[in-house]
Amino acid sequence: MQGRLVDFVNEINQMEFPQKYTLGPKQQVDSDSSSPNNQTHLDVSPWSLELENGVRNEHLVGASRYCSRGAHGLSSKSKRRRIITVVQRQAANVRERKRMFSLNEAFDELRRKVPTFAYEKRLSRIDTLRLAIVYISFMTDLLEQNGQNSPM
DNA sequence: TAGGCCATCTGGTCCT
DNA sequence: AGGACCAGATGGCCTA
Repeated sequence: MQGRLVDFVNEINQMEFPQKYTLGPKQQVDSDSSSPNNQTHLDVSPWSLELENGVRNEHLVGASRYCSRGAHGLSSKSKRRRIITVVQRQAANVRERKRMFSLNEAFDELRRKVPTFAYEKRLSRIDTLRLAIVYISFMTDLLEQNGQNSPM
């Protein structure tokens, strides 16, 4: 069993995924440093203080209505449009950051579960998913084989 | 410099 | 009404 797992890991380390499974030395953008924001956007902790301290962005003003424009803007066929205040928008941003943080925590946990040898660098999220799929398939096959071989 | 990866913002939609 | 979830856009960082 152990040996087969080692073989498996060697195998996946050499296999090529459809779209160039190279995982070059990608520096950890954040994560391992345990801080979700590697400074770029916020210099505060992930999110916690923001709600308590209220609004962060200076350029946003008080409780004015938050009128959207945004990437997809407002195509003429938007149905009901929810009007939210700046404070509400910022609260939603905080929640979204928190949600993404927990998502990344789950990815980190998954990273620790999948076997790797050669990856000195941290797996990207997409590679983690792909590797997990391969790994689960492998283990499933292994179980089935053992079930067939082992005497009842 | 291009491309990959990521964090964040944002608006739409669904659900409670 | 408000939160969760999702996807698109944007910009920064890093490596080849």
